[in-house]
Amino acid sequence: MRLSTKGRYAVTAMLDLALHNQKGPVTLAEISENQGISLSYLEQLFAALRGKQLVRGVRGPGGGYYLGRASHEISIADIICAVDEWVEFTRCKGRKDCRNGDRCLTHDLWNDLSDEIFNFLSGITLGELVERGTAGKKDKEMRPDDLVAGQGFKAA
Amino acid sequence: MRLSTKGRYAVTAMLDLALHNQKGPVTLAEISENQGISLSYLEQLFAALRGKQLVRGVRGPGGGYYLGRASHEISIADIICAVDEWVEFTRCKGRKDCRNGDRCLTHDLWNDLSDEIFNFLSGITLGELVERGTAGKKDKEMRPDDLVAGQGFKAA
DNA sequence: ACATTTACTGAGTGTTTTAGTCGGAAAACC
DNA sequence: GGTTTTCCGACTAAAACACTCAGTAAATGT
Repeated sequence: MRLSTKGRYAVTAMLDLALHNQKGPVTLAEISENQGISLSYLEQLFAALRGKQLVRGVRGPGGGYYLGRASHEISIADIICAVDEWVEFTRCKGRKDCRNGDRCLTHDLWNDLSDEIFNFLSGITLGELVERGTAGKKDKEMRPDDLVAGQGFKAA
Repeated sequence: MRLSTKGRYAVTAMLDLALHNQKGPVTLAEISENQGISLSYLEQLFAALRGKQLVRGVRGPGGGYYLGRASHEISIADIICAVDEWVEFTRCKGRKDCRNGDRCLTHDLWNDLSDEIFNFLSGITLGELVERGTAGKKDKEMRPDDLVAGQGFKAA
């Protein structure tokens, strides 16, 4: 797993999209304006996201982007993997041709941890994040006025 | 939170150190050999780790590095934060001076997620990883011969 | 038919990060 | 004094990052 600023941009943009896409497609220009990300960079990110079917673009006036599937079916790991492609870290993955056993043990430990991080992020979906934010905001140091009043969001 | 290859190198090196440090200090040359990381790069990483008191170096022949505290007191998040310094992502952190409420909501959602990832990695210690690897290796697709036979590790 | 809007594509660019080399200095040991 | 090791700083090639620019393709409105 790999969590860089590139992945953050992608997750943030997808969150923005998930918050707004129930009222039709969202343009990259809007996301760019809302999140302070350059339009061209968003285009690159969304090219990768579209490649993994996480978003669907419609062209022409009134166009923009939809989520590729329901927000509850899109995990954070999906998004990060789409833009940040997965590179294996250890060269002796699975193989026992390491020089000594200790080295392989270290790598096994790393791989276990790596899997655990991945599974953790796979278990969090865009939909959950959005609900948690628009609903009760869990047990955070939340003041009620932190919630955006006004248009009530409906689950897609 | 930020998880780059640099952080992986640091975690891997610390795992190696945790596996070997009960029999005296471990030299960077050994870790370099075991893990295939260049000595000079390790020196840079360990300079950062030493700055955060995660390791303690002793000079001269027979010297090397010790863990700065017990392996159960060192979390993965500690290691990653030491080498990869934490940069805040959103510029409107906490402040309400965002242009519109939606933007702030998106950033709140990101910050929540970021905290969650951080807390997750804070909950995993080097000691736990080492025990899990040398003991039963949990419920993985583990064959018994994956364990390194021989010298029995004792918890520090 | 035409202009506009939007998604798409690709080339290019300055900056930062990565992962490393190199050369040396400071401490501990023989 | 010589060796071993940590420590320290400058330097570097290559990659990643974040962005600009210039365009093409499809959908819409007049």
